[in-house]
Amino acid sequence: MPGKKVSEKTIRRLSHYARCLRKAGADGTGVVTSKYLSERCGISSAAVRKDLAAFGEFGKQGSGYEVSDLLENIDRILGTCEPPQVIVIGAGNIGSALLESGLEGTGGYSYSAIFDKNPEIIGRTIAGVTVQPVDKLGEVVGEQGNYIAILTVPPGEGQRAVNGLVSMGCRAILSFVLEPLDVPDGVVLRYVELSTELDLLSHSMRS
Amino acid sequence: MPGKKVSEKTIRRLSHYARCLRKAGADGTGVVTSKYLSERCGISSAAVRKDLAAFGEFGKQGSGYEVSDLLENIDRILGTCEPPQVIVIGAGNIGSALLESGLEGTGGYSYSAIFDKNPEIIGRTIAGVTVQPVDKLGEVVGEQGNYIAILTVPPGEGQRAVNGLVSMGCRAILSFVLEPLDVPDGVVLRYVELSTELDLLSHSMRS
DNA sequence: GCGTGTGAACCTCTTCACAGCG
DNA sequence: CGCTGTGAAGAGGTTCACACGC
Repeated sequence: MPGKKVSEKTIRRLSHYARCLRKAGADGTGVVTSKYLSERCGISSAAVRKDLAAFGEFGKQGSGYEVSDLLENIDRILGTCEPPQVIVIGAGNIGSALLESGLEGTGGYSYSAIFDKNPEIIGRTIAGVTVQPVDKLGEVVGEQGNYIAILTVPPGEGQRAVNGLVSMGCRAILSFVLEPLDVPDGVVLRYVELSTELDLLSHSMRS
Repeated sequence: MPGKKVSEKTIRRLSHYARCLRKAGADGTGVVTSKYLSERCGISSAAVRKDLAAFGEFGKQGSGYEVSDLLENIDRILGTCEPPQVIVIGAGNIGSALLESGLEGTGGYSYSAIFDKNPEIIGRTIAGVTVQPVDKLGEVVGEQGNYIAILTVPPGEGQRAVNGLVSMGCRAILSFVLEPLDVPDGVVLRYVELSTELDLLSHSMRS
């Protein structure tokens, strides 16, 4: 389904709806309204309806949205019906901690591999996953590129790691590295910038 | 300086400018233009000028912005001229990894304490910082509330931890916990949601 | 009556283009 | 002449309010 022109903000909210729906489903709730979702996600109910209506007519007027049905649709939109594999590049502090923390509570993701270039670390097992050398990347994930790489390499090694990933066909990267990285068109790159989050909090404290 | 009505987006970009300026300063660059910042931060030069002009006239027409001068001003806006302390609540995988990774490359932040409720963990030293019991929070940080708390407690314990922090005067929280949390007015709460980032990447891969 | 889906109004943020200063 | 600062135009997203279907 190409050519959808929905904003990142909408997708971000869909992710929240999905999380909320999984919880509702686990609690035995069968049907929810836009107001239900709006209160739990901190969004106006009109926004919830707009977001959902952008992809089809999922609701039943007068009652609301069937939880399992809506969740299935959102999963299809996000691609989490068959979630991509998640691999970690860099088995340092953060990389190891991510694997040990797991991905419970997410849309079905799980870590399938972790890589490092340090010979002392290669071969260790972290949360049941063996650390592999980075040049084994191709063998492990294949070339279909249907996976997400989380980047947790040391400062200064980000771009080199990205280049390696891209050359192996990777198309989605989440970087914890505090450096601006370049990727070619067709590869999506996002950042988790602790530094910026702290700046935002620091600023808001003096307002 | 109260009552400034600037958007979160602007503040987020200021954080990027600051990082870019620190690097420029370290490289010996004395003056930069809005185009310089725009290229390195992936923003239009007009946006850069608008962002900066919102707080005063920092630039010199015909030449640009003096690096040290501009950085000083941004630091003052963000509050990073005297950065608040950063404490970590929860000495599990992520909390420990954050301390061990440190805060190099940020606007001068550093971790000043880490807390946990598990007696087996209390007393250990992580990156030179001793894990304290959570009820020692008041003694350690005082009651002025001028610090940022990073929340890395296990799922299900988020709200309890937040309540404790708030009751001790904490006014800024960055949560790694995948739960919606409630805070009273006057307390700022932000999330790092790995799950949502993965959803965004997953979605963009199928477009 | 209740709640969705949706055009219209509203608001915010971005981009454009240029005046003005060094 | 170069680059900042800024009104004006444009784009995008949110809220409002109501028609329609259950």
